[in-house]
Amino acid sequence: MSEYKPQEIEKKWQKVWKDNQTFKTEFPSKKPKYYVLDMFPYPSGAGLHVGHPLGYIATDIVARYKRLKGYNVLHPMGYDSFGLPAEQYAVQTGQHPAITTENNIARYHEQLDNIGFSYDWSREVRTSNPDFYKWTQWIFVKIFNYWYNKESDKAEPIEILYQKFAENGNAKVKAVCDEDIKSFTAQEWNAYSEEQKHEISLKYRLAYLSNTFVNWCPGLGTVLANEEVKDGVSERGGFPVERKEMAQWSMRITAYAERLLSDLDGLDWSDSIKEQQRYWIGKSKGCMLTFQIADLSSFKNLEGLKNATATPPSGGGGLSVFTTRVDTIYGVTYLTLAPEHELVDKITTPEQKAKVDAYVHYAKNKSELDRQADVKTVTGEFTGAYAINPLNNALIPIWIGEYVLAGYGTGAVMAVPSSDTRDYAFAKHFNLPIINVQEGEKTDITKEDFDPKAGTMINSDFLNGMDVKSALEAMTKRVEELGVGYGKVNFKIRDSIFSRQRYWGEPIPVYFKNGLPYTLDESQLPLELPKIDEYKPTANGEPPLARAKNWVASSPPLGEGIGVGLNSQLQNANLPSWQTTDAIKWKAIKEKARELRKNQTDAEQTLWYALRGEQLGVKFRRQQVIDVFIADFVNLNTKLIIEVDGGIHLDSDVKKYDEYRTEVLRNLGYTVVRFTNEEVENDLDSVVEKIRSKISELPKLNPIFANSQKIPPLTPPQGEGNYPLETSTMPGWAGSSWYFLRYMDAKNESEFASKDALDYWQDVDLYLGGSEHATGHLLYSRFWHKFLYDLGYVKTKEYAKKLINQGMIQGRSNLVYRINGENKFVSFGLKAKYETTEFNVDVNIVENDILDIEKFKNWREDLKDAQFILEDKEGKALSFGEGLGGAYICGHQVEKMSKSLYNVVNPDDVVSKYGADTLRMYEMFLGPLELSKPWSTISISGVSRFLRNVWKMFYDESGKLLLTDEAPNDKELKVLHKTIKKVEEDIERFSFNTSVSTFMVCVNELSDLKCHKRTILSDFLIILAPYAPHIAEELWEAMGNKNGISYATFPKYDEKYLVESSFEYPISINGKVRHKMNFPANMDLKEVENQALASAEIIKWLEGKAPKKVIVVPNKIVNVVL
RNA sequence: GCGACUGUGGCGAAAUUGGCAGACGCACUAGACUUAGGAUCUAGCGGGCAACCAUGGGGGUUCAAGUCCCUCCAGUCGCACCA
Repeated sequence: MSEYKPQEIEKKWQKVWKDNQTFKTEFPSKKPKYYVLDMFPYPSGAGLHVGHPLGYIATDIVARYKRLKGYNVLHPMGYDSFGLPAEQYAVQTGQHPAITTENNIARYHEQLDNIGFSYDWSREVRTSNPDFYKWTQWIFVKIFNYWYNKESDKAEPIEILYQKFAENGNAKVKAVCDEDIKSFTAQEWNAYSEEQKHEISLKYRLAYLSNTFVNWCPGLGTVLANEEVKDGVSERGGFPVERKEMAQWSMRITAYAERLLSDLDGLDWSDSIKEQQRYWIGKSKGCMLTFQIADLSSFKNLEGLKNATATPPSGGGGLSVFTTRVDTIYGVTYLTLAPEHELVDKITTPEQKAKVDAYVHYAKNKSELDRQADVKTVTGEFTGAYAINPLNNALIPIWIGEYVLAGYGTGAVMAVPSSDTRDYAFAKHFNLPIINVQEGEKTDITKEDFDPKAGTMINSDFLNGMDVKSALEAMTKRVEELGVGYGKVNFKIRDSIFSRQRYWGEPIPVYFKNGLPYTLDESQLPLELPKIDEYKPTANGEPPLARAKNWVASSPPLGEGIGVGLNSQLQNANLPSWQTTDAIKWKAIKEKARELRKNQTDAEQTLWYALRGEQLGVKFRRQQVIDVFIADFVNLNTKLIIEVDGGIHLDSDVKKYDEYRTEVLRNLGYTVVRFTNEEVENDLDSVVEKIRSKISELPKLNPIFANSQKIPPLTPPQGEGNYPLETSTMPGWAGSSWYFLRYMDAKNESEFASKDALDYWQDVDLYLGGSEHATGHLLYSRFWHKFLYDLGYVKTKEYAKKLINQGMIQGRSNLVYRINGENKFVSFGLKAKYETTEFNVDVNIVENDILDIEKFKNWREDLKDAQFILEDKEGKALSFGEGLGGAYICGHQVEKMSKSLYNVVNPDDVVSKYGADTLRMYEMFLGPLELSKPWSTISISGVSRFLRNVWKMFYDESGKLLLTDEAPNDKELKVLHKTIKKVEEDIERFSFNTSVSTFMVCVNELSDLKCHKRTILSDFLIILAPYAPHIAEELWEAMGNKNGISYATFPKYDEKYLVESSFEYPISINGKVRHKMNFPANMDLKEVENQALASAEIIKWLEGKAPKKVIVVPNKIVNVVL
């Protein structure tokens, strides 16, 4: 081939890779693993622009590089395919969001394929596929059935909580739970009905339903999470958001606040993201204080209250306040409550009631937007009530003010106007007293340099003279001794709202019985999205799912039953009936089965290896729960159960139990075959033969049961009514909170991922995506991962070791200037002479800032008859058509790449013009990955030229291969090895732009050396392959290699080729380079100094004086100080 | 207001540990080859005639600063009454 034709070779190699499954990940594998992941894309209707693939190219380079380095690489891609845009489209047009989503994905996929990514597409996942969201729902069920034990500091099964309640009541239980918990004893608990117990447990579960103030967005018809609201409007769509109280599902992420915070330290993530998360979690150490409300009946004259003291009433009650500055307690001159605070009504005096009511009304009706926009104006009202300072019994007035947030701390603050700027502003505004409690530099709150933690304490009794830190410690100790407060850590992070009143999301697998929520059984998952006729909320405001017919749980699983435990089953010949069982206990059985699966006997292990992987033509599961029993091995489509018994089964009671169990299972339609351990271990062949013949005898059921996750409900639903299902769906972040685990074992039908896969892949080595997910996806996914860690499913506390946030590629817009009042456009250089209005013009009809006037005229109807004032090279005006030298020069500016600004560049266009390899290298060449930078199509020619130069090292103009078998010389080896070294270092530190430069330098140098030597070029191609895989494959094949370059080994650079025998020292005088001298690299430093000083040039600079000092840095520089 | 990041030619940038500032590429200029040039090749290309001056401004540490410290300015992003 004489010419480099990227379009031809790229299609060719993309097909080869696909046909040969070149990038299919090995599993199992003996190689070390490397997991490189891109953030989950939402397939939007607009398709990709050149900014999107930036990160994908970077990760693809790393993936290809790591493969060449001998790693087993997991490099998957999939789609976060639930989401609002497809649903908004559905609401407007009635088209099912699945169709929209499917179309968008097809387009995305095609665009991605064009760029030659090395994804293992066999692992593609989509969050909206039932076989994916089955597991999202499964995790939800787990979260619902766990609580957070603060003592063990992890999530534990709700059964353990039940047990604790049954033993000791709830007083001693240290759980993360709702605030409004009533205490009960073990006796009381045990007397509660199952339903009452369940109701109480809801306050402890990690997923719970509660009435909370939420961000309600009428425009979208749904609630939004805090991070989905920006500046009082929805992040998507920009609709106004209001506060509304609704019953909502929430996730107790607050239970994980401390761990989410402290584990950040070990992560190799950008400081910016870690800081944002720290801030969002918002840990503050402080003190919880109780202020008693003063009984004012003994005071006749309210004026006398100033500087008065009172004895606090005994007993409980009072007002709780959280403060981080308990050391300033002697400076408290008033308390402020949030207008929503529950005590406001109770303490407000009759005289103040009207004013307070008016203020509360005002504050409540203020929208989020107004409240956020106006934080400067001080507002508030006096309640008429007084509290008592617990340290000195001083009476202090209680105010309400909107600057106090109901949701943070206790919704009340102790105001210290001398140490807190907000309190100061409030005190100044309402003329409240101020007591200074700190003195020294920077303690004056009215000054610019005020530092709240500066100085030493004054007016503070025993704290006087201490610095802030010691005062804090001392006072915390004192309030604890006095029993008026205690040290407490507070977090800003709130539990996250988990329900969305939308259609296009995972249904929450919950049904309601007597108004209480229960999760569906795992065997009933996935709970698939129902078909509905319209995607809007119903007329009475219910979510779209309320439109679905029969949206009920058809088999409310496992109602009230008799207590059964595995041990009691073995010990007690009085055996359970199979039709009912206890839901909670049933869960325990599943847990038990899981445990057994991990601790197989030798015989079980031996038989499992013989049965697994459909070796007998059908699929076996092991330790499978069938009703209340655990079957050793079961094939579901022949309903064949195989039991392997050890010695224990010879015991007569156990035998009796076995017989009973066989009977029950037979009633359920199962056939049970038994073998002893000895039979399996000594004569496996005949055991297998017996199983084989049994299978052939048995009728096969619907194959769907054999292969799919859709195991029919194991407990018959007879006799129970239909229970309504939850109508809200999960938020967008549900699926993306765990998808990275699914890639490890994407096709698994019996688990979200197998233990083997999870153990091998562990975590993501490199995660790449935008920083906009800092407090959303990146926090929630860490939370879910930690939950799964607590349950023992994953081994790592964090799922992404290294995170890089790629910068945005900005658009480079072109502008044209229309003379006001005319349909005439003036070129950029001449526009100053006219009054003009600028317009964005489509960058695709502009090249190198020169407008294609014919295309412009056809661009829009109103431009058909447009006229132009052009400029020539000297900036002289020319009319269109007059002469040839004139052109319309457009202005330009860098802004967001967006359709509305006509500056979108589609990667498909770039690929069809220059090729995918050029696009890949150019995107990397633009600059450091993390930085934002503008796209410039014109500059791409440099990279395109570079690839043609690569081609020219292999072929001459007539298409003849230039390769020679000559041995390389030192110069060529040096060029090659320094390139290998640099490229390797660059990839390891994710500096892709510099390695593109390095390749260019390498090709320039090899071309100068006229090098066409096979050994050199062969290694060069391998190191180039991660960046420009198509051309590398093509030339690799041209060299006569049979195996693809993807299977090659990355060359090892050898230091010996890089050693220089001499070094050209810059000789500087006072730090400025004046001369250069070549010396042997190993020359004695003193000798270097002497020779440098003896050189004519330097003698000239010395002007006869002796230098003050001479610094010689070996093989770096010589500096002569005069 | 708080926090993080960034600031180097006309443009994208490089300089990894303090050691020759501007590698590599674009654009531009001149020339060659051409019917032609949006192809290719050759050369030049921070400013200044020069001494010199230049890494957002100012100051400091150092033999030596784009790099370290202080301070100010600008831009981008995030958060924003968090007690």
